[in-house]
Amino acid sequence: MGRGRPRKIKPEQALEAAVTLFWEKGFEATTLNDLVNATGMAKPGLYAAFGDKGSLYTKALTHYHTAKAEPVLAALESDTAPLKPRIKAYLETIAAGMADEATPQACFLVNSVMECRGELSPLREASMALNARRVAALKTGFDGARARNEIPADADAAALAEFYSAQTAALAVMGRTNNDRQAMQKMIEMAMAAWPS
Amino acid sequence: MGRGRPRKIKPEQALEAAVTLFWEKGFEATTLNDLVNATGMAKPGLYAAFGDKGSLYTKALTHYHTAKAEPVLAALESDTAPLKPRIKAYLETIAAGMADEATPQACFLVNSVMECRGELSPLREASMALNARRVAALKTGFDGARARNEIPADADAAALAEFYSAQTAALAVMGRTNNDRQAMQKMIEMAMAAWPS
DNA sequence: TGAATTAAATACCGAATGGTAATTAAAAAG
DNA sequence: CTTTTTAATTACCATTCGGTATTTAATTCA
Repeated sequence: MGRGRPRKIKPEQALEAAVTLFWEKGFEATTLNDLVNATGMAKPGLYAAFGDKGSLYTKALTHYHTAKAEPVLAALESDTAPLKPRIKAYLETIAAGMADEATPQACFLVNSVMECRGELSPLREASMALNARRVAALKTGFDGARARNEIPADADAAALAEFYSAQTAALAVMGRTNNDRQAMQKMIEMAMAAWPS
Repeated sequence: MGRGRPRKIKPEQALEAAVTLFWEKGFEATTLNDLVNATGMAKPGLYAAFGDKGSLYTKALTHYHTAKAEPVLAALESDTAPLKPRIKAYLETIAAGMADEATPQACFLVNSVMECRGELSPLREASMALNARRVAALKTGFDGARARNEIPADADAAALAEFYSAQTAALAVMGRTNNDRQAMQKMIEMAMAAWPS
């Protein structure tokens, strides 16, 4: 066991609280006091554990990604079951989370991409990298589907990946307007109609 | 002519500067000092002319909408030329603006929708209303297309409107990541592949 | 030439922000 | 016990925020 006074709050627990908060309110609108209240750690403790606000944000975003998004993306890459229903299920899962009142609105990553404007910040770089990761995972998935003859040999895997990645962004924006699960479902079915035959 | 000291800056000119600034940086990240520098009006002048920051934002957003978006939406509703190429051109125009370095990134309305979270604010209401207006215009367009037998009689005009409206949002998010005109073009062609036959 | 009217310019305000220094409390090691 | 190590707590700081009160400049009307 450690030497000094024991931590009241486990860092990972605090980080998860920070995820929820940043996800909900974004970077700028979340104040350090908000973080203190949500995590249970005092300000100096937050700094000792995670660095400044920007650093905490990127850590929160990365934590969210590795915990929630990455497993799904990895499955998209490795699974060899037919891709079309899996993509549809992927979009439906996102829509369901969007409509769920318990979890914060929209997608943390899309929120992040939309908020991190202007000059290149570490914040922005992290968002871009994670978004690129999603597109890459989808592309691998479509490459596999083509190898299994699920889509025509001349189908553009990169374009398909961009398109279906973009649909998640579109769902995130819908989640902030209507947040109508039925409308999202119809939208998903429209998106699936673009599947190459 | 008026009675007192003449204005140095025409209010509409100041409002357009505010549009650019809010579009670029968003609501929270734009400070009053930024607005003072961009508009040329001093702080008290801004207050006299537009009210507080939130009120100025909604005025800027509305101005943007009536000046830039509304004419296009009105054309979508009234024009009777085949809808499919017009929708495609609509998306391509948005993509072109996105990739254009001169204009701010993404779509002001989508930025606005994504930033205005949490409780119902006048800001949020305005964003929602304008977004609803876009969906409504698209729906009218699809209703017309169905009446002209451009799409099957059983096509769901509301779903189509939601879908193609969502594509503009997707493009806006893409504009913040890749901002690659070619990728956007491929994405648009994918979206057009969902057109009902 | 004044009085009246309107706007610009300056200076200022309280509150809140991100970030720290100094102090106190709780545990392990000697 | 005492020392050492680590973290919680408190109080604090400079800056910046949105928003105003006050003063000064420019114009029209009488």
